[in-house]
Amino acid sequence: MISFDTFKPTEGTPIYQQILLYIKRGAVAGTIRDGDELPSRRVLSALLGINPNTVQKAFHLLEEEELIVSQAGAKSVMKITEEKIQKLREDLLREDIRSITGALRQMGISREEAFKLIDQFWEEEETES
Amino acid sequence: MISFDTFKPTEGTPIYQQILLYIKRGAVAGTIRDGDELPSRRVLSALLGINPNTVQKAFHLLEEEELIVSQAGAKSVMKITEEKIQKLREDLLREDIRSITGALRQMGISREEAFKLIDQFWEEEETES
DNA sequence: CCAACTGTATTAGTTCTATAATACAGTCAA
DNA sequence: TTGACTGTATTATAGAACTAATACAGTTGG
Repeated sequence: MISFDTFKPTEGTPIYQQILLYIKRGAVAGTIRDGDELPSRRVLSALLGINPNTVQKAFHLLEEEELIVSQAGAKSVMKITEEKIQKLREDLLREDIRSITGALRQMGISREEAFKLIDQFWEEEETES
Repeated sequence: MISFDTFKPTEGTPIYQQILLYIKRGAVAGTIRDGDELPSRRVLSALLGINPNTVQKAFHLLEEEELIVSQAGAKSVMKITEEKIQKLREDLLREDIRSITGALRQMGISREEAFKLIDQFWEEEETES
């Protein structure tokens, strides 16, 4: 059963999109594997304190992307191949890295300065967990 | 007159927020300075192909943050001190860096791997401009 | 001066996000 | 078998983001 213990929604972006990202990043990291069961829509919505329809929207999109399989009555299950994981990895990384480099360059930050800042935050987050 | 030549809106985030960020990042970079005139609401909306009210929303927020001054009949003007720029710089960088490090760590990317990826994209964007 | 530009305000309608309340049918374990 | 859980579907409501059309008042340059 996939755990949502480390899922912490942020304001500003749709929750259903954040659920999508959480699953995809977990798959890329290897903490979510092929065959893993997802919590039911009702259970997860109660756990996160959101509406069941919001969870349904996220799961429905996962199904459209063929990352999970669902059938009425049974729990949804992850269905991911190595190939899909590689594609996810490339897509997610490209988008993330492109956005940060764009932002930093717009602010006139040098590459060296950027590395220094990232180093700082990386350690901060390591020590707080 | 502040130029919006390098402004390219992205799908997924509100346009008025992107205008806000564009101005703030320009101020941090030093390409937008105290006293600089902004294009009028009507002119900018026509230039970007969006509704005047959307531009008005962005400018209104800039006014609330006391980064610009406006008076009926005259063009809006940047009003930023060194102190405000420093605060902007810290706030924007913190948010940007935190989001990227969070995303990469969720995907199990190492710091070294992250640096390598950023290096790649940095050069890509330099060569394309 | 005055016409053309400026900022500001209001009202209306569409799409998207999220909530809310149900309802129905399939699965599965006791 | 059967009852509790599953996925799925429908309808309604509310707020935010964005578009659209319009109006009014202040400024500024020719």
